[in-house]
Amino acid sequence: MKRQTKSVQRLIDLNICQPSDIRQAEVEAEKLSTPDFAAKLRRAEKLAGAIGDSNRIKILLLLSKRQMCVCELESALGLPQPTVSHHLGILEQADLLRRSRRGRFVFYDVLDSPALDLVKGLTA
Amino acid sequence: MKRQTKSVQRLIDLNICQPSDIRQAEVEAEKLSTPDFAAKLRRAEKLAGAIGDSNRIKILLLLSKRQMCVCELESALGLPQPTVSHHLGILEQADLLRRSRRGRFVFYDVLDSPALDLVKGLTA
DNA sequence: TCAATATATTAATATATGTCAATCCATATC
DNA sequence: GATATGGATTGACATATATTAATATATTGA
Repeated sequence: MKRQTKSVQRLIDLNICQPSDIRQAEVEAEKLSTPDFAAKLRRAEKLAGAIGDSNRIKILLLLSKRQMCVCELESALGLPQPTVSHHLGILEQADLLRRSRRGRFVFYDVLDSPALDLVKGLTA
Repeated sequence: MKRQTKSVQRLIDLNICQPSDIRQAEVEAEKLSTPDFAAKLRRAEKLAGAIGDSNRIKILLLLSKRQMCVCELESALGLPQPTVSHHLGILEQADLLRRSRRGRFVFYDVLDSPALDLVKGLTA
């Protein structure tokens, strides 16, 4: 908002941008600073972060076939149990999975979501 | 594949899982280890990583209104120029943006992609 | 209640990532 | 060509995150 304005001003002077475009962009940028929007941003970040790890993508794909418990995932992925639990926790916190206990076993299933669709699409 | 099998075996013994389910899961897990699949995984990771930062989400949303140059984004977001360039580079490498030079100015536009749709959906 | 077992949590470590100042590169103008 | 300017790159720093060993918690069964 300070020195940058000089370059932006030149954009206008050179007739590359209309002043109305600049004002419009300022309006849009202000919307992005709303506290209301900040909450959406954090949620989007969390979701994207959740699917931004290859082990978690693998977990999502396995669970999209059928629900599985931790020890099954451990065995299927060849990862130590705490690592699997860690990733499951992140996916659950992003509302991508649901937990259910059955005796000592804890089963996870995927929940439908646009993020899951994206993962499936990217890996199809 | 070693000690975990004991728990998995108990799953079968307790009739919680069918042996065929376990075998099926092994088949699925093997598919996930293919070199071919590894490439898809890396690409998915890169894409998800690209949209997993609030500044980059803001950039995508601004550019989805109209193409802008770096100094405009700098001004709109209130970020220093190297920071903006850094994020633009990541988005471009994930094939979410396209660069075009006009004189000394470099303009970016968004490219259509499922990831952009997800971002828009999550922040709508 | 006690022992066994499936999972979660903690703590330590290494790696990855965002931020930004300083600098370099590319283009335009004089 | 010399200078100015918009943008990319580099390097340093701080924070975040993945991994995993050690430990804690929850459930079952004796």
